[in-house]
This record gives sequence, structure tokens and C-alpha cells, in this order.
Amino acid sequence: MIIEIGYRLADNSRQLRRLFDERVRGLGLTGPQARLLLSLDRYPHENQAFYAEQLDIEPITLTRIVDRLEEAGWIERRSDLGDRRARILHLTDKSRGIVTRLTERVEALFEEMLDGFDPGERVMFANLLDRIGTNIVSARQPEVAHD
Amino acid sequence: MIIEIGYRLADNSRQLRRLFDERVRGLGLTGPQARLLLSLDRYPHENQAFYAEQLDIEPITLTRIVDRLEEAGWIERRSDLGDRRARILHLTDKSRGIVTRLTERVEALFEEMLDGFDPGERVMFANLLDRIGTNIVSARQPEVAHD
DNA sequence: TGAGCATAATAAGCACGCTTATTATATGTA
DNA sequence: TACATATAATAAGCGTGCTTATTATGCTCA
Repeated sequence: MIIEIGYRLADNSRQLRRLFDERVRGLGLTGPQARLLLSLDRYPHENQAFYAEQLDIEPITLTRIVDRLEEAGWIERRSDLGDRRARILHLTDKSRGIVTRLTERVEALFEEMLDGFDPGERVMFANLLDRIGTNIVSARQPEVAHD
Repeated sequence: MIIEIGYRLADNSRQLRRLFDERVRGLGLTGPQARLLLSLDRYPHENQAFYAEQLDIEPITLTRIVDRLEEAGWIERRSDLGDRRARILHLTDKSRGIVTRLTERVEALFEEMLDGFDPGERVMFANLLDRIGTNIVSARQPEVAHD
């Protein structure tokens, strides 16, 4: 039973990731690229470390997503005048139009996912997910060193 | 609100995947390798196409996981006497011991994930996940061709 | 039988995720 | 000021996921 729930959660999320990827693919973007553009729209003009933290990926992983997006003209790296190590990310004219369409697709996708859930069920599901999230995060804490 | 639930689900599953990977890494396995060994234990002596279907990955992806597991001595490919295209997978002496330890770790992991959930909540969560799974799968059906 | 379609496995090539390591720059402290 | 530590970005190298394509074999039906 417990095992089944774990597998079901993993299955659902794999399917959700694929659905997301499919839906943004028509816009010429991969899933992670779309997620970065959405984050960039919501929190503009931050350095790369900020977005890596937001997307919960390693900085090097973000670096290469940015490489491809910049090469394709979706975003721009600009120097941070206050910190010469850092690069600030900016949307471009090309990308400004896409974010609206992305947002629409993502909202539609999540609405389809919750089709048939009444408001009470949505709240309950959000709450259960929260508690699971807390459990997983605390399970991932490295053991306290004791000697 | 809807958006938040979608992101929360995606977040949880990313964390869960990482936790799983961490827990099996100490046994010298990656997450997908561990999942294949568990499947191989539960459904022995099937061909590669079967396990690709079980794990919900493309056959070519499975091929390369098998390559590495075979090279490391965890599994064996044997010919299928009834179908010369196919290869049947077998656990080896080396891997037979590991499956018990893997199973224990996975069960412990899923139990930690559901820490604090009473039986009613577990049933409810499983039910909500099922419905979401159904919604996602039907959202992924390709549009019916009509001309 | 034999032609056409389906299936099993694999290859090539790419994007993403990781760990580990490197370089440049900031920061904090003796 | 100078040294140690921390942080931002990137590189190298690997495993896993995908799409598209290829080869070998099996199956079906005229």
C-alpha cells in the first residue's frame, strides 16, 4: 500500500513532466527552458545563482540552459555593475511575447490535471502535498555528525 | 492556487527522486538501475521490451541502462530461444543479495514520506493521485485525427 | 510463398541532471 | 593591508531521457 502510493506519485510526476514538455514543445522550447522563462518573467533581472535556486537545479545545469536560450535569442546575459562575478538575465523582445502564451498553457495544463476536483479536494490535496514535501525534505537532511 | 498545486506536485516528485537516488547510491547503483533490478526481481526472465514498458521508458533508454548493469555484472542478457530478436534479462549471483536491501530501503523511504499520515489520509491521497493520473493520461492522448 | 507491416534491439545525437573541479571576484577578519 | 573563506560562473565527464533512424526477425494475408 505504502509502496504503491510512492510509485503512484512518481508515475504521476513523470507523466506530468512529459505533458508539460509536450505542451511547450510547440513553442520551440524544452520544459526546463520554459520554466526558466517563466521564472525570469516573475522575478526579473536577477543573477544566475538566483534562478538556479528558484528552479532547484545546480548552477552548472542552469548555465547550460542559459547558453542555449541566449544562443537562440530568448534571453540576454548582462554584467552586474555591482558584482563582477555575476551575470544578470534579461528577457529579449523575442521572448516577451512568449511568456503570455506559456502562462496560458501552463494554467490550462494544471487545470486539466485537477479536472473534477472540487475546491475542498484541492485544498486537501495541497495540504497533503505540503506535508509530504516537508517529510521528504527532512528525510534528505544529512545525518548530524556525532562523535 | 491551481498553479501552486501543480508546482508543488512537481517539486515533491523532484525531491522524491533525489531522495531515492541518494538512498540507493550507497549500494553502487543509480536510481534507474535500482528500479530495473527491482522490476527484474518482481517479474523475472522477460525481454527488454517488457521492462521498458514496466519502467515507462523508451526501449533505447533501457538498452543503455542494461549495458551498464551488464558490464558491472549485475545482470545478464540471454537469448530468447523462441524469438531470435529478443534478449531475456536475468539477475546474477552478485545482484541477488542486493534486491532485499533495495526493497528495504525503498519501503523505508516511502514510509518516511508518509510520516504522520493516518490510514484514512493515505487512502484519500492514493485516491486523489489516481484521479490526477487519469486526468494526465487522458490529457496526453493525441488529438483525434479529423479531416 | 512472398510482400508488407510489426516488433526487438540498437545507434546517433541532443538536452538536462548530477558530482567534482577551476577561475575570478567578494567578503570578513587578524 | 593580507589571508582565509565564501560565492558566481563555468568546465569536464557521466548517466538518463528523448526523437529519429537502422537492422534483424517475426507475423499476416493475398
